[in-house]
Amino acid sequence: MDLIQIYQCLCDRTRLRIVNLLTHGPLCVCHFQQILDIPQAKVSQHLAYLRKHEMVETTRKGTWIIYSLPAKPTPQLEANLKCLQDCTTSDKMFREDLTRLAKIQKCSDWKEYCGPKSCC
Amino acid sequence: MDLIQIYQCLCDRTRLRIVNLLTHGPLCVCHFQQILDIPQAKVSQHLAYLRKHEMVETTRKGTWIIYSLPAKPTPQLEANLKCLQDCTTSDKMFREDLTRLAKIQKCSDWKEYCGPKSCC
DNA sequence: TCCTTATATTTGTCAAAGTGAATATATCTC
DNA sequence: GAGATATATTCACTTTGACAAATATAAGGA
Repeated sequence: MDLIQIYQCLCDRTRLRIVNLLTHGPLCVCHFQQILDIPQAKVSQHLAYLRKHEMVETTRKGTWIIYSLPAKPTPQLEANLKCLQDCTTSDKMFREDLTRLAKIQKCSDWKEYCGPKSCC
Repeated sequence: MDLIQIYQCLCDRTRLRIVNLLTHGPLCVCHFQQILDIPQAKVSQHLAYLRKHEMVETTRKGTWIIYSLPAKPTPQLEANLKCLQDCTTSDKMFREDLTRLAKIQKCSDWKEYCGPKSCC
């Protein structure tokens, strides 16, 4: 994953919000839907883009698919993710996303990632 | 200039090379042409894109137009430019661009930015 | 004023990307 | 096996962006 690919992944509003959320830990698709409040297909398409460009990794857990940032990021990616975290703290939209994330994480079955009929 | 605009400016190879060069100081159009070895129109178009997105500023000096990074960058831009500099040092293409830049800067009338019939 | 040089803009074309709607796939539960 | 749920993919459409070729503008010098 080279530098240009990193910037390409981050140059869309929806993807930037997704990656910002992921810097705080893995998430499944339903969480993105909830937090970003956008159609399922759109979330899925952008996640596909990120996957194709090696910005995210996935694991399956039953019906749910968990997305996370690369376990072994390149130095360039690591540097940019750190920079991103610094930059988003001063932005209202990103802060609000993280607030919504925190609210969901308080949910009792959070560790299960949306168990059946869960709070999600 | 918000975060997304920054990434949009950096997500094209040519623009990334231009910005990388500019982190080492102002340059005029003819230098980009020389160093990047691409058509004049292409350079000009990408510079126009960067100008439109407030990534660069210009001053005129006779026939030459000098491009530079914003004198008063936002914290987000500043952070990303620093990150960019870190990331490009490990990349062959960017290093070669800087080598070519250094060669041009050794030119006797460098301080004049391409005087008439100059080495450029 | 005419010519030259440096730079910018316009135009047409093509590929990539963003999006909503619809459909497909995969897993779980009954 | 038949729903139900979570997620992915396809399709059609529109927008944006990259590029080359041609043309335009602006400043300097003869």
